[in-house]
Amino acid sequence: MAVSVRDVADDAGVSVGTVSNVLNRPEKVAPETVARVQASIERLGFVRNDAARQLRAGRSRTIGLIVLDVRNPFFTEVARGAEERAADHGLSVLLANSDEKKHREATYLDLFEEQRMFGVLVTPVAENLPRLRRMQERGIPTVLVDRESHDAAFASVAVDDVEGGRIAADHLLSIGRRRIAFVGGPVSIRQVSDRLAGAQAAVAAGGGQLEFIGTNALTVEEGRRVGGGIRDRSPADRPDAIFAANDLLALGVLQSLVMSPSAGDGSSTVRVPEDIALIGYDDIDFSAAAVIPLSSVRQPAALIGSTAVDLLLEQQQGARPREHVVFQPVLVVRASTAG
Amino acid sequence: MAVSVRDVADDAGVSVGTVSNVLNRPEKVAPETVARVQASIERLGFVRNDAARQLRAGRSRTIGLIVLDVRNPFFTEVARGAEERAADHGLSVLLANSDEKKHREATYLDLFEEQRMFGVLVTPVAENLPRLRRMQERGIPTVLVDRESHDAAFASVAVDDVEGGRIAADHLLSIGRRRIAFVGGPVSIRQVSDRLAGAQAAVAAGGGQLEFIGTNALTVEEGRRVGGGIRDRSPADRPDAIFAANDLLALGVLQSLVMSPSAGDGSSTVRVPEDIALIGYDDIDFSAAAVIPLSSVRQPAALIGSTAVDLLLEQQQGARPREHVVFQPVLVVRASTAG
DNA sequence: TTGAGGGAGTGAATCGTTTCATTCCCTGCC
DNA sequence: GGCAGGGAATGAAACGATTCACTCCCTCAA
Repeated sequence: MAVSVRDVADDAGVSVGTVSNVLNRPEKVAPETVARVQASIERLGFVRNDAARQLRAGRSRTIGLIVLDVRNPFFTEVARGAEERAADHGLSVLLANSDEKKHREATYLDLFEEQRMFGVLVTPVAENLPRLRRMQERGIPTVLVDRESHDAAFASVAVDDVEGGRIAADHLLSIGRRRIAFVGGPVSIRQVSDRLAGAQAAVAAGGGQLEFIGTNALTVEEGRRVGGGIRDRSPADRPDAIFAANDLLALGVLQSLVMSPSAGDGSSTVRVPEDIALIGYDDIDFSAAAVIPLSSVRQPAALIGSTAVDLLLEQQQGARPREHVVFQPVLVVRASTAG
Repeated sequence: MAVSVRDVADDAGVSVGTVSNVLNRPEKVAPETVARVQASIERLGFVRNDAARQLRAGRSRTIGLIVLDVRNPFFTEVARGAEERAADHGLSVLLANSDEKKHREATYLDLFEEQRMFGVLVTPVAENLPRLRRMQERGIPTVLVDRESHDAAFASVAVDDVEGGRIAADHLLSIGRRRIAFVGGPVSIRQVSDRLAGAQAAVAAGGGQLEFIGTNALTVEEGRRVGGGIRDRSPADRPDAIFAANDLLALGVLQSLVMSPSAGDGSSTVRVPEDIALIGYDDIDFSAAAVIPLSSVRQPAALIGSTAVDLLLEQQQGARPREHVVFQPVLVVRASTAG
C-alpha cells in the first residue's frame, strides 16, 4: 500500500539517495535522471512520509497555535494573520482550542511537544509559565500571544490591555457616566484583569464608581446571563454604563438588555445608550452590525498573529534577545455610547 | 538535548523494550520497575517523539479538518463538535482554512497526505473529487462535510441544502413577498448552488420571481458590497425580500441596507423588514443579536462535526459500506422577516 | 600518457520508537 | 530433584527519508 523511496528507486533504476536528491536538490542530478525518477514517482503515486522525514530532521515544519476560544472572531483573525506569514516561509499552522481550560491547554502543549513542533504560539489560560518554560528548555521556541510578558524567557506580542481598559472607561466617563459596571471573567485570564485594572484606574481618577460583575467565560451566553441580571434590577440599582471585557460578552449583554422581553413583561427593557451605555473590546466584525452598533476597543488581530510568527522565526534562528512587541489599542465609537 | 528511550533505559538500568512497555502497557511490567522507569522519565524530562512513533505505526493520531472559512462561526462550531468526539477516542483535530481557494485546499490535502493523517474531514471548495479519491486510495479515510455525496466512494454528512433553500424561500413567499433576490456565490460551492436551486423551485411553484445576485465569497464584506448596490437602486427596482446564502452575507447586507447613511444622504435607507425582508442561513450566534434580529435556517453544526468523526472511525475500522448522513434544516423566524 | 578535477550516482548509517521472538529465572508440582 | 509453566525483561529488526563519505567515469591540461 505505502510506496516508499525504495520502490521509486527500484522502478527508476537508481539508488534511494538519488531519489532523495531529486526530491530535495534536483539541480544536483542529471536532467534526464530527474525526468525518469519523476515519472516513476508519478506512476507509483509516491507521497513523502513526513514522519520519517521529521524523524531525521529532528523537527517539524508545523507551528502550533493555542487560542482561548476558536469561536471568538478575534482569535480566528489572529490565526489567519499567523497562517499567512507562516505560509510565506513554507510552514503550516495548527489551530488548537483550549476553551479557556487549563487541562486542555496542557493536553495540547504535550501533543505539540511530542510532535517536536517548529514552534508554539500560545494565548495562555492562566499562570502556567513553568510548563511553558519547560517547552523552551526542550528546544521548542514559544511566543506568548495577546499577553505581555515581563518574563525575560519569553518573546511576546500583545496589546496594552491596561491602556485599553483605561481608554474604554475614560470614554464612558467623558460622556457623563459615573456608575460603571465592568463585566468579565475569570480574572485569572490576564486580558481580563488588565482591562479591569485600566478601567479601575480611570474610574478612580475620574470620580466615578466601578462595580465588578464576574463571568465564567468570555462568551455570548455568559453575556446574556449577566445582562439578564442587570435588566432585572430596579432602575435605580442599574449602572449607567457597562464595559464588557470583550465583544462577545458585550453582544450578549446587549441582547438581554434591549431585546428579550422578559416573559410577558416588555416594560423591563433597557434603552442603550440612553439608560445604559455599553462598550466592548476587540472590535470584531459583528459589533458594527449589532442591534445597537457597538462601541469597542480595536486590536490589530491579524498583525498580532503575523508578528508572533516573525518572533518565532527570529528565535528559531539566532539566540537573539527575546523581544516584546506591544501594540496600542484604538477606541472605536458607535451608537452604543453615543451621547 | 533530545532525551530518548535509550537514555531513559540506561538511566533506569533496563532495556529500551521495557521502557516502551512502561509507556504503552504498564500492566506487563513489574510495579517496582514501572516506578523506577517513571522516575527516570521524570528526572530526564523525557518526551515521546511522535514522529518516530508514527513512523513505526504507519499512521498518525490526528484528524485533519479543512473548512471553507475559519471566520465563519458555523465552521468553528463544526470544528468544536469534531474535536470533542475525537478527544473521546484519543485523537486530535487539526483545523485548516482553505478560504474557499482551491489551491489552498490542495496544499492542505498534500500536507495531510504526507503526514499520513488518521483521517481527513473536508468541506470541499469545488468539484475536486479526483484529488479526494486519490486520498482514499492511499488509505486515508475521507469524509465530506456539509456536502451530500452521491458518490459511493465517500462517506458524507450534510444538511439538505436544497430543502433549506426551499424552506427559506417558502417563508418569504408566505409573508407575501414576490420579488425575491438570492445573494450568494460563487456557485461552484455546492452549498450555494443547492440553496439557490431550492429557492428557485419554491419561487417557481409559489408564483414569484427570483433575481440572482452573485458574490465572490461568503463574507460580511461581500454582503456589505452587494447590500450597498441594492440600497442605491431606485425603490421600484429593489426586491421586496432577500435570501442570503449564509448569515455572514446577510449581516453584511443588513448593515448596508439599514445602517450606513450613504454619505450625506440618510434618506436612502431601507427599512427591514417593511421594505425588504431578509433571511440568512446557518443561524450563527450573532444573528440573533443583529440590528434587526435575523431570520435564518439553522443547521446542527456541532452534530455535523461529531458525526463526521463517527463516520471516519467506522470507515477506519471495517470496510463498512459508506454512509451518507443527511440532517434536516430548521427555519428560525425573527424580526427581519416579521410581517 | 598521466593525473587532477569534478559531475553523477551510490548505499550504509542514522533518527527514536515499537514489536516480538527469545532468554532468564522463579515457583510449584510430581 | 527435575521439569513444566509462566511472569519479566531483553535486544535486534523494522518503519522510511536523508545524509555523506565514497566510487566511478569522463574530460582536459600538462
